[in-house]
Amino acid sequence: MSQDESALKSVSLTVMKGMAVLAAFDGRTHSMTLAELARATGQDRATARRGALTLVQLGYLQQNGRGFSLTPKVLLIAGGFLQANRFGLHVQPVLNGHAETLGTEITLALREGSDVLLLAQSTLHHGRPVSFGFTVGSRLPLLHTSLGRMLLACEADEALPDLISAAPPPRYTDLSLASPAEITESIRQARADGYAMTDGEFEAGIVGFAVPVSRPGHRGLVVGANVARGAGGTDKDRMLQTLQLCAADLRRNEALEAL
Amino acid sequence: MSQDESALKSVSLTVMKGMAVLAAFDGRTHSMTLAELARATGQDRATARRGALTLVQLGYLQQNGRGFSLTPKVLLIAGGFLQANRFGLHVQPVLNGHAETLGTEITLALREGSDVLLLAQSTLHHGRPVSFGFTVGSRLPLLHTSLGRMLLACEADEALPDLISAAPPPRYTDLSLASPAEITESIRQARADGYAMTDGEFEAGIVGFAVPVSRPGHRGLVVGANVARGAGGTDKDRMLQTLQLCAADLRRNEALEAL
DNA sequence: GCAGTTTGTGCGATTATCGAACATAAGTTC
DNA sequence: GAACTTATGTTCGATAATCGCACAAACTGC
Repeated sequence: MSQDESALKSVSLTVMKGMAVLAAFDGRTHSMTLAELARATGQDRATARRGALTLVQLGYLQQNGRGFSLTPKVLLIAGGFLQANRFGLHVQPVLNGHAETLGTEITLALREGSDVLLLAQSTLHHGRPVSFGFTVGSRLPLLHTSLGRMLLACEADEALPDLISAAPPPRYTDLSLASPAEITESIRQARADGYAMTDGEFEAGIVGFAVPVSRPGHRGLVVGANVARGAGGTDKDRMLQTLQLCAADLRRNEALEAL
Repeated sequence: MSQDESALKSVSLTVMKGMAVLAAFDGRTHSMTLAELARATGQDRATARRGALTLVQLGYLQQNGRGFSLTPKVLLIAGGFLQANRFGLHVQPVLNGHAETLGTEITLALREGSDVLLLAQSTLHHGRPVSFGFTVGSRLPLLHTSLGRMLLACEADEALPDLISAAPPPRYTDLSLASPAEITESIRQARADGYAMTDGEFEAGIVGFAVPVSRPGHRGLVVGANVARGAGGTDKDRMLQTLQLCAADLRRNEALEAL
């Protein structure tokens, strides 16, 4: 029996079902009914209901009439990770410092499946927020964001076709690249340049930049920032330079060692 | 059959066990062995192992030799909550704005069981970090922090003795209040004053302030800030005023409606 | 009020889970 | 290196927990 087979034999199907219920609350809607939950998880209605009621009992979900929604207690799970890795001490101040230099928010992200996963973010107080209100734990599209493009550029060539087809490209704006060939070319370009830039592909009027945190032998990790097009002030070279300094500061950051 | 009994009958014991494994990774240690995990959860070793291997299979845990640790994927669970409630749009900018006024970081928190749970924290760059590196999802002590004291002041009188005894007071510094009577008195004082202040009780040399977000009929919610003692600059009245303005701005915040 | 949809519940078949016992591996001390 | 201790991996059968079906109750929209 190989290690994979042994691992599969030791997997608890019921725990998986419970986690699937929890993961179905992915932030797209405020709450879900049992029928929606059963559809989202593909589980029998009665099974999904039992999973949900268990999570209610544990305090991770609350029930309001027919709707179920996550409670703040789920933040503890993320806190377990963030605290164990000392993000608050070692990552957040780095992002905060460079974001102040740059005058716009900075985001640290990696690839999780077919999405960009936001690990940390420094947001500033300015009259007009640049982003959609993303937070730690937010998913962004892999294909049409600068973060995602840069993350794809960190992948091995042979992995790209599958990643690109697994993340079918809905077009967010008229400017979003449509064909896998175009996307592949822009990934190649990002790799050659050492940075990725997208212009209005995900959010109209928003220019995104991303650079890699160079860590050979580790999972791809990137930092990025956005500006509103035409905002002036911060030019491309200065932005890239600051992002690269930030990436350099994160290079041997102990909080990121385990990623 | 009452609603409680019906809920208990529909609870999945196996899902509970799997969640207990996940919750055992509470950030206190970087990783845990199976033996530690079995002890932490009180489960039979083989059961804890199956739970852990299931979570590894799902991507929420990783195994490194004998140690298991959380992966960044757990941030998605928190992201589900933060996104569903629009924290990034509606809460973060409020905290950041007032933190800029105040010149120190501001924290939003509520009570979760016997702990303070950090919901959000401003991300501005201040010259000197005041805190221990707390993050979203961090737990703080209920009894010896200004946040915790203010949260206790939001509780009904008859609930206080149980809450105080459930959170046995380790003393963090020489200045930490030791006896339940002293703690109760300071909670009473916080209630009368409309703010809580602690001086060196949790972190030596750190003065903490907290004020409630007034929301009758809702769970207690507080905002707080810390200063290093002797730092000058920011006086007490100005700090309290800013915290109170921040609390007022959060009073009818739609992101916090469901709490 | 009616039709359609959703939720709650009971029940028994059966499947998944459990933990004991044993084997193997790793770590510590001398 | 040997002996001891601790930890991990595996197998297996008893059985407890889970499952999903069917029905009842509740809700929603016209």
